[in-house]
Amino acid sequence: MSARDDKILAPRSVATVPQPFIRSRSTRVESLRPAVAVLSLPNQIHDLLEDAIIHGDIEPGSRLLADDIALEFGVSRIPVREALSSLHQAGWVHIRPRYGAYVSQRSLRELTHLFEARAGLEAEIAGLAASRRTPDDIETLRRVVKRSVSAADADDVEAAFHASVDFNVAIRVSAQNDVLATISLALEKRARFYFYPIAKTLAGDWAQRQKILVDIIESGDSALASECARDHMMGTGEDVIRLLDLDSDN
Amino acid sequence: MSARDDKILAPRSVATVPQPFIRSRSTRVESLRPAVAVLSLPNQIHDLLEDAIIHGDIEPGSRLLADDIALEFGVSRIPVREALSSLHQAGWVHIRPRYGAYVSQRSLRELTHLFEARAGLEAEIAGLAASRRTPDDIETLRRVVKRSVSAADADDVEAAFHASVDFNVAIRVSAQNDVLATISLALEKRARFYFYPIAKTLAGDWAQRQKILVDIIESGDSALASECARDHMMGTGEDVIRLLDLDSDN
DNA sequence: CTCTGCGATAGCGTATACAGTATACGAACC
DNA sequence: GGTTCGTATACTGTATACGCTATCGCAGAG
Repeated sequence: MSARDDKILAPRSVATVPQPFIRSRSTRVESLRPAVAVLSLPNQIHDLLEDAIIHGDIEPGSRLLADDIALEFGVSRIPVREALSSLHQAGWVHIRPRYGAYVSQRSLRELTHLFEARAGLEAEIAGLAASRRTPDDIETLRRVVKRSVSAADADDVEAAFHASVDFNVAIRVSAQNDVLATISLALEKRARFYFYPIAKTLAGDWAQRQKILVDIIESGDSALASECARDHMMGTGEDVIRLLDLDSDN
Repeated sequence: MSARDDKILAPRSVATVPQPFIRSRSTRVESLRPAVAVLSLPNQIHDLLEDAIIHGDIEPGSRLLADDIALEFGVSRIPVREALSSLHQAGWVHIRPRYGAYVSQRSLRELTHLFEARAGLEAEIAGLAASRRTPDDIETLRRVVKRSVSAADADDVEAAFHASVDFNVAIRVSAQNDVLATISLALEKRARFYFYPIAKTLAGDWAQRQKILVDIIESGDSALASECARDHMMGTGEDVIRLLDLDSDN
């Protein structure tokens, strides 16, 4: 495990306890975070590590030493432990008791399970959205789709990705179901871990699919919205599987 | 909040389960602990508290003082903190930073969201189960259904409940999807929190519904299995809503 | 009687300290 | 040379300690 020598995260120290916000370098998706006080030390560490894993700054399979991370952030091991524990619950790391935490590997198995689960969830969410959408919701959705379209036209992969994330958020809002929203968000984050290495090659006709789905949601046809969302998710999953080319044994 | 004075856990819980297992100071004899992971101190505390909440030994809305719990179990606050943190992530407690943890209340809102989410998940799981079931799976399912039937015949609510839990486990196994299984289990546990107060009045024709679903799964008709599972879940949700009669404002 | 401000206090959040165990590495043996 | 055993090391898991903050009670003003 020679990976231990390098710095795990970009040098960014927390000087003292009274939280000087440990700000993630990428303002990617986290922009729509509900403000301040939620950012406890363990939460900040969790988010930073999660982000670092998604973007490959931390290699899958590498060991996460609590001491090193604590040193890195200038805190003690206690908040780091809590962060590792919550990362474990979200599936980001695997913990071997009394030995340590490892970053979870990508696997064809998990990828398949992930997208099957998302297919079910997003279908449900889309169905609910279709039956509960308000004019405001539709307006928001259309605005996001417009962003998607122009991002696609400009071949701006990053912008397309952001728009897609925001699109999912908007649909969750329309569906008005907190439980589904929470789970869906968690799985979407995990899915990004799989998207990231192939982000540039994905692109696809997302904007088009999104537009169709919004039309259906506006029409109020729950069943059709479900089917459309499911197809979209399954299709995306198959794309990712094809592009990633993971070993089938793990 | 006068609940603070009493013991947090009912004597029954403390006396029976925890003490033999929870031993912080290691007592030399390490003979049989291969899978320590499941038995870690925070995990044990989590499970005990979760159980106590489900069964109403801890009142919803009551404050959980880390010190008291630590004292109760004879451990320090560190593992208790971790348990509270994971309980928070699973929705069992609400945490006010720098103040403390409260047991989450039942609410019509969450109940609705919960069963909508479960409807989507169980539909997906049933669909997968129908397309992946092995002869072994069917046999297991039929065995559980048989238990359900005899429990219903004997008017044994508790046994019927156990059988229902095992039935869900068996379907998850058939579906062969770890992500769905994990989420489904978590939501089922949370649902038990709503079931418990009305367990005796529920009963219903579960055994019959289970039998039908197994038949469909055996036939391999994914779509029908999904629909059946969804209907079953939505129906159950409506039963619970009707019987619990929660205030609609929270 | 109600409202506002201040001091006391309880309980959280984190740092530090220590005990115990899983692994690694080297020596002895087959 | 390969395998087994014993010791050293490194890291985890938990206890203890301490500062800090949110709340509560009380005093005084309106």
